[in-house]
Amino acid sequence: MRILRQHLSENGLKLTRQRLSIAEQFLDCEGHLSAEELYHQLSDGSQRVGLATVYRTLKMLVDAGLAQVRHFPDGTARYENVYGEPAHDHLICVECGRIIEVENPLLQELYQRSFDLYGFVASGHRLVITGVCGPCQNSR
Amino acid sequence: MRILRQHLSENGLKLTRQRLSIAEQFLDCEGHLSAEELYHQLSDGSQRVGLATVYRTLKMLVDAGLAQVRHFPDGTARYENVYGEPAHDHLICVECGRIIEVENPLLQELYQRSFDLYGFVASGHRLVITGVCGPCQNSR
DNA sequence: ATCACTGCAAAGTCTTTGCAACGAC
DNA sequence: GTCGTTGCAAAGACTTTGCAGTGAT
Repeated sequence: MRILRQHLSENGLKLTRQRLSIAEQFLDCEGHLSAEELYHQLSDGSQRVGLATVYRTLKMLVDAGLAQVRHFPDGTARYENVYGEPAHDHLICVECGRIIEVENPLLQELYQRSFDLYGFVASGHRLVITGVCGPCQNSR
Repeated sequence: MRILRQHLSENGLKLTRQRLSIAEQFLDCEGHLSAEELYHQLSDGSQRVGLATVYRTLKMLVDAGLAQVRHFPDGTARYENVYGEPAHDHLICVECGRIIEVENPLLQELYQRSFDLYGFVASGHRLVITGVCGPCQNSR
């Protein structure tokens, strides 16, 4: 929230009712929200916002460094709250669609080390592992 | 090619001129092709095919295990020739858009080991690292 | 009062689908 | 001859944009 206000004032942007609603709802949620999902969550309340505004605000949250986009295999962009969250990877079960988040600091470190070879300086990564999750293994 | 024929006959599918053109062109190419790009490459030749057919055939190549889809940050699906290719990861430069492929068997192994903990059996993975590539570092 | 923001609807992408003609087996 | 395939154009999903009115500073 602090970061958001700072980003706004630094860029001559305004803190509107809509941006506040969207940011609050978004930052409250763990996990991966699509613009559409966020839009529906907000339409329940009295503070309705347009879908276009949700898209615009999410993009702004990315600029502010509070969110990250990720394009999932279903073709939709999903946004993830990134503030204070440790880096993590995703396991996606091809049977049930479940998304599991994994933290593995060791991997993070290896990434950077191996990519140094290419003179490449990493600023972020997205790792998606597809496979079959435990529960689905068992129910086979 | 062999695999393709086998996949076709196993599933009662037919080997058409179009499928042949698309598969040849696709398997010849290294890297990441979008349906649109493949379509344009093919439209140069005498063997024109419809864009819809390119989409349908690429999907079929995925089923046959010859291709992999990947959704890139630009929102398009890109297909990658996967036959006999070692597993590899991608570095994407946020400045110039360049895509660098990296092989790192050590990482591959670590993946599986760490995800075993979750009872998760991986069948594939997509790792995308974003950052700034060597040339772009230098030109700063 | 200014200038950014919003909502809506229209436009834009990328991809899929319906359908009649076509072609591989 | 059968039944999968093709090409086209229309439809669909997701996202962006134009614009006139609205609102934060």
